Amino acid sequence: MKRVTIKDIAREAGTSYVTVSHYLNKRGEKFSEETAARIEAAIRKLGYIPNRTARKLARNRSYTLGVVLPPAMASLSPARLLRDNPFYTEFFAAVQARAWEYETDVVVTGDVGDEALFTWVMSYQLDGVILFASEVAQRLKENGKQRGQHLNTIFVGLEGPSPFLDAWVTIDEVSGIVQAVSYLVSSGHKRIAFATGDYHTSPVNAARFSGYQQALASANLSLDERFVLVDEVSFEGGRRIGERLLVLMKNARVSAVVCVADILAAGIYKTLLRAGKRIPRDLSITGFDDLGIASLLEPELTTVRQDIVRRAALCVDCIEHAYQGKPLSSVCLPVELVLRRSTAPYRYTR
Amino acid sequence: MKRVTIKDIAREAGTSYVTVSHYLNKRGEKFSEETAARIEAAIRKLGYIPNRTARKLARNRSYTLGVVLPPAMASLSPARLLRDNPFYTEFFAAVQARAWEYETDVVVTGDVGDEALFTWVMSYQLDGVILFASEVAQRLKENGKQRGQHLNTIFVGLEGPSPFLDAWVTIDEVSGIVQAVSYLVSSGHKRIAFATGDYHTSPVNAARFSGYQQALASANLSLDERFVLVDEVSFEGGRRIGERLLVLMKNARVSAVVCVADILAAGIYKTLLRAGKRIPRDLSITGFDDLGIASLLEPELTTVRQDIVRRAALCVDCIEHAYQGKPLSSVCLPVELVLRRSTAPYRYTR
DNA sequence: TTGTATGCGTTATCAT
DNA sequence: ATGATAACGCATACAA
Repeated sequence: MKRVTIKDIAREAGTSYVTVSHYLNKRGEKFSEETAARIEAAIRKLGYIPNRTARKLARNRSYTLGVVLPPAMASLSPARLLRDNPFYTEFFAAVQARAWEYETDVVVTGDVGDEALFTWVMSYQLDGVILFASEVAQRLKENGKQRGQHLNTIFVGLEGPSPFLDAWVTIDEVSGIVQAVSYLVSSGHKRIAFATGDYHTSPVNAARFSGYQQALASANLSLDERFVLVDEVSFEGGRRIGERLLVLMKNARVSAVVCVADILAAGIYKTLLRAGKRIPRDLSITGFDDLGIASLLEPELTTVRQDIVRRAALCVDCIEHAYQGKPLSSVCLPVELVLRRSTAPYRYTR
Repeated sequence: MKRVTIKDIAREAGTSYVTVSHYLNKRGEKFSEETAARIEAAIRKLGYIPNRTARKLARNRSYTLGVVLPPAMASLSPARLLRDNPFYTEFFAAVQARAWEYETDVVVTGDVGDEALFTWVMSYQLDGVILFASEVAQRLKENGKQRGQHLNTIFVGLEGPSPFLDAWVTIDEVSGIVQAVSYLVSSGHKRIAFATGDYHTSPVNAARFSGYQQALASANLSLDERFVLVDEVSFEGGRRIGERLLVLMKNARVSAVVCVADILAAGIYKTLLRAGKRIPRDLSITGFDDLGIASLLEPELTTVRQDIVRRAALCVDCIEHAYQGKPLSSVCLPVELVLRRSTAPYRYTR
């Protein structure tokens, strides 16, 4: 009931509470053995624990960073996105882990609208915001500028350089898909489908689609628009794409599919396996992200691995650096194709 | 850069800043049209947004609740648990969602040791703590009592009534397993294995194990200790149990397995399918929780469904109720066996 | 209906 | 080396 504050410590130690504060923050260069000992004793005796809220207020720093999940097509709540797409789960968990090291809290939100988002950021006085959609970043930033609130926050998104991103931690999206497609091509596949989310609204998908096109081009394969399968990036979306693949496999002899997300591949697995198809015998499949589910699937999914933990950590680091006056260094992380058992050489007879 | 505070609003509206505060909190019963309008105008003009940190401090309430993940065997960090066991992910997401409605923040931690845990709780002045392990709850509570800090927090765990839990939101663990086992028995299975985590340290596992025993007993089946497969509750643990099952299927003609967690079932799937076995032809499998992965698996997993979203929401409600002076009502939620395709009638010839 | 004074727990400035 | 005073932004008795 009774909270123990620095004033209690001061009383117990017979000093001013300011001295206690100084001591706790190792401010005044030196303290007499005397007082240091007595303060220490008092702290232990009374069991003093600093109050984070008070500290935040006094330090004028929130020690809190925010994660803004992208505007999901189907689900409004961040909770659902977190549940439905493991990528965000893993990313969020990794952010949490890193933030913990800086004694920084993490709050999340989803697509709540520009106004609400701005309010959200300001009400927490966030040290930084991590977001996945550059348009959201842009509007947030502008919103701040308009109100004279130069958000001293660091935006980290999936985009490359742009005026409304203070820093970014991206991955080589294009290369990832190119690696996947090229690998399939080198395995003899010629009719390779592409499973993706909408690439008009999502620059990430656009980049990956571009990778698909580039890889085909450099292999002298022409792009067949029927092979570009667009749906929501979710398990259900994957299932639906699977249905369309079934048709393409039969009618157009498609022998492989490159997915922009593991969860999409999972949905495709479901449809195909239920239809009695075999992977990779009937269709080679590649994913993207290398989430936990990639290994869970049977056969394990060949996928483009990105280091989510590292990526999340770097995002948090950026925000921390900004507060330490260090320059922010944006990076583009490499990705790597992880060969597993969902892909096989093309066999004409099937 | 320049924060807008109620004082700015007051200056702009030509009132005392206290009046603004009153107005914002709808305290003073009525305000003159005059001032109300001017305050409103000022707020809109300056774009005032309340500072949560200051509010927390002044209100003497943290508007923050904590989730304490259980001491995981393998992983120290909460991040890993969140990643490795989807149950916690889904639960956490649901807690987040509900807390959002109360404008309450959520912080997480894992097994950091009693001392650190207590410090963690106090430093945030948590409104309530949700934990999964009753021993942890007990030690936390005692720790508080010793220091005269009667933690005015609500502990919600997986346990039933106990002196160190202010409230609990449990599920009918025993019934869940009984339903699963009974269903298998009624399908003709007689040699049913049980895949679980350690049931000496985890009361939840103990309860489920008890359900297994009860169901066998009421079916006049004797318990074969070889059929009780214990390992870490994770995908990897499941894989290892799968290896042992392979042997039991061959040597002891085990025809079904009941798992205490979906993730365990996932691991078993992996081992069996890679060994060329078919589910449910060669082995019927049931899970527990009905996580997203249950539907992802092929064939979809028959499992004991618990309403994680509701459960999480009730936990948050408990904490909120405590602060509203309402009595805390603990509940035991029902569970339900969801029949899918991972189970089939026992066939002697196989 | 509105305002004064005080407090929440901590940090920061500037003396001493 | 230590301390008095103010500040962080807001809320709440109590007065007026």
